[in-house]
Amino acid sequence: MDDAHRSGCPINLTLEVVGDKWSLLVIRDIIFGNRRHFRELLTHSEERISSNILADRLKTLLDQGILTRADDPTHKQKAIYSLTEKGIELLPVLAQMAVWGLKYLPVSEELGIRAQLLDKGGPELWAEFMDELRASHLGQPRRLPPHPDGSVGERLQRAYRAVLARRAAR
Amino acid sequence: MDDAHRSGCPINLTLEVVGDKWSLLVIRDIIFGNRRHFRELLTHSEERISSNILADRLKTLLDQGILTRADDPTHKQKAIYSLTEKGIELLPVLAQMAVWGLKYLPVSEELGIRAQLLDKGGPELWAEFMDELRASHLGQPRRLPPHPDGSVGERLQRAYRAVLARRAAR
DNA sequence: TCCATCCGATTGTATTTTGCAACTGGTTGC
DNA sequence: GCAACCAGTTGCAAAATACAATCGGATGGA
Repeated sequence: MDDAHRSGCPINLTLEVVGDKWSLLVIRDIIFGNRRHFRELLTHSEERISSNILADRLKTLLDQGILTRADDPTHKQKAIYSLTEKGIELLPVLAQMAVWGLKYLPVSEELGIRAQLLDKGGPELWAEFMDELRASHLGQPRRLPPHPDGSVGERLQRAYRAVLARRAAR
Repeated sequence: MDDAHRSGCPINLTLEVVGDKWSLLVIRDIIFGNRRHFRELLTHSEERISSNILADRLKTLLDQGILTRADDPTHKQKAIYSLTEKGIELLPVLAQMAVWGLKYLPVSEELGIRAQLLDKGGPELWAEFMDELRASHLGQPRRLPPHPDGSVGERLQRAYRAVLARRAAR
């Protein structure tokens, strides 16, 4: 995987690593959905990833140093997947894709709300979110002060649920 | 193409449009390499795209409203491909991918220099570049004042050639 | 006028990647 | 003891990609 690159262009190299239809969705679910186990990624996937594809993508993301895998002490068969710093720093890429998709593609109301917040919050909000991810995935102490309204992850989740509730009420 | 989406998530929808190994490279060459014709995209491609793939990608990018195609008045067989606003706004996505690739992947010196400048310049530089692209692809008047050192496109190109010259001198 | 070269593709075929469903060996909690 | 859960694996079909050759027409120079 590390040899025989098509070119040394940073965009090309990035596409060689995450330029398929699934890798970034897996990372999205880990970041925004807080999925840490194989089953969670498999069954809570909006897009219904199949298990062989998921297994393959997790393997290459591990090989690439974007994720790490650890045993779950509560269950001998469970594995916990965590983001590395390299994985956490894919958040701006995902955020830009979300902003672009929100503007130009037929995004559903409930799934668009997060993109709206990411757009409105901009790079500062992304940095705050990455700070949280470093705490939850790498065990690093928080560098930024906690926000009075809760973590970015919580705020995004809350906004998502609020849209769902509003929709159900109609 | 517009129906049967896997989900209404903006990231997923974006990946459905440009989440393959070639589409963003074509857009990269149009933006950063100023390629406007089929042959230019085909033969100046670092990654040696094959002609059927290029033809297919150009077709879907046209269908998606990311590019437009016009006849070249200087040659009856030539076609000029131009970015739409939708296409121009993919620049931040490409820039973030370039920044990430530069930091974490084995980028070559000559091709990394542009990513360095995009990283250093940040969103303001990207906005300046997008302003230039709106002028050259959409015929819009420039909103931002011209930079004394030349356009962003020129500065990136100049930096690239400077690295090549420095390398050749060694 | 002839002819090499260029133009945006298309065609055919081989290889690789993806998608789907069923299944595996083992663990856990009731 | 047994159903549900765990992280995957296997086999096969379908689709995407890669590669090389080729197409009909346009152009520019001799």
